[in-house]
Amino acid sequence: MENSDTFDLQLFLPYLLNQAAEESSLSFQRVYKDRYGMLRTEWRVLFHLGIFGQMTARDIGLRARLHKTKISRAVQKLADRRFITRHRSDADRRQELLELTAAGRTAYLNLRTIAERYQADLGTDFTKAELALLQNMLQRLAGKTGKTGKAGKAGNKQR
Amino acid sequence: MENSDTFDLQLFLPYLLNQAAEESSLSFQRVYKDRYGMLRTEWRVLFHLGIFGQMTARDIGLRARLHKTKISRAVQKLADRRFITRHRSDADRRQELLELTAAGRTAYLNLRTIAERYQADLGTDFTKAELALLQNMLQRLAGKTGKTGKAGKAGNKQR
DNA sequence: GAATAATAGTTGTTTTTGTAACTAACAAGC
DNA sequence: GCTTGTTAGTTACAAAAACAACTATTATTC
Repeated sequence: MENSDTFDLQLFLPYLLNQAAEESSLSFQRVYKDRYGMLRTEWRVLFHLGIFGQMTARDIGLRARLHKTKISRAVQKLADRRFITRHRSDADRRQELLELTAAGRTAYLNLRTIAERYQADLGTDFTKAELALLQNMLQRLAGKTGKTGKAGKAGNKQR
Repeated sequence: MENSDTFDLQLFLPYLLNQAAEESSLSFQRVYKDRYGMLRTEWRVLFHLGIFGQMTARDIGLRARLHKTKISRAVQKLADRRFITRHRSDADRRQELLELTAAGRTAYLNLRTIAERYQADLGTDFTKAELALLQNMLQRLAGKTGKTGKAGKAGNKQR
């Protein structure tokens, strides 16, 4: 014997979450990647601007928990493709105000429709209550520093 | 007006899952990275060998859904660090039989203990029933090709 | 049993990420 | 108002991931 190990990797959350995340990201990834040549950070930036309107890179970083270099690069690419415009802020000339162009908005709306369809399709596999609980638990897991709810030490130390 | 967008990114599963996965991976990553200098693929390979005993790279790839090049490199590093041994199979001399060394087993047991502690700590935030449901849903989400439950087309096309 | 295809695993090259160091602008303290 | 410290964002370099092409071996087919 000596090798009847009973640890169930499939239930270990850091592992299981990654598997689920990768799998669920796949179909959506094919769209933003194949159709728009976007990277993950890029669609995220696009969505933030689509949802919240004008933002700075910093704002996006705080909301999406993305490192500023990732955002900087995503912003460059999105600007190259004329999906966003960048204007230096008058109030603080270090900052840049980012905004979707018409083309960017179109891409966003297009992707958003697909995202909504994805979410709706989940209704086939899960009940509304299940889904709500899942989302709630995931948000708790994702929520920085867990139970305290605080945003954890500020700074701009993201991943 | 014209910009009252109501799409809730925080509830979009491919996004939310990634956030939760990243966050939950963090504390465990610090251990295998800082203490053992391992990469994600490396601890996964280590765990598979710890749990299932002797396996080939191919077996691991199928179980963990990892691309063979990733495994190949993880195996090299683990062998360099004397955590695993590799023996060419007599039955099929293309294959290599991988196994933990004593040192590898020690590292595995050590990490497993930490993983178990992590899981146990989740009991603080979630009830047993909640956790079971979460795991069940995540497995359904992770399960290839969703609702059919089938393993989806074999091949060795992983990520 | 030779030719063709398929598989296990490796290696090389290109993308993408992570990290640290940098520039420019602002803020505070004195 | 000048020195010191912060912050927004970029750039350069190192580490890791993705992808394609390769070698060696086994399986298939005629």
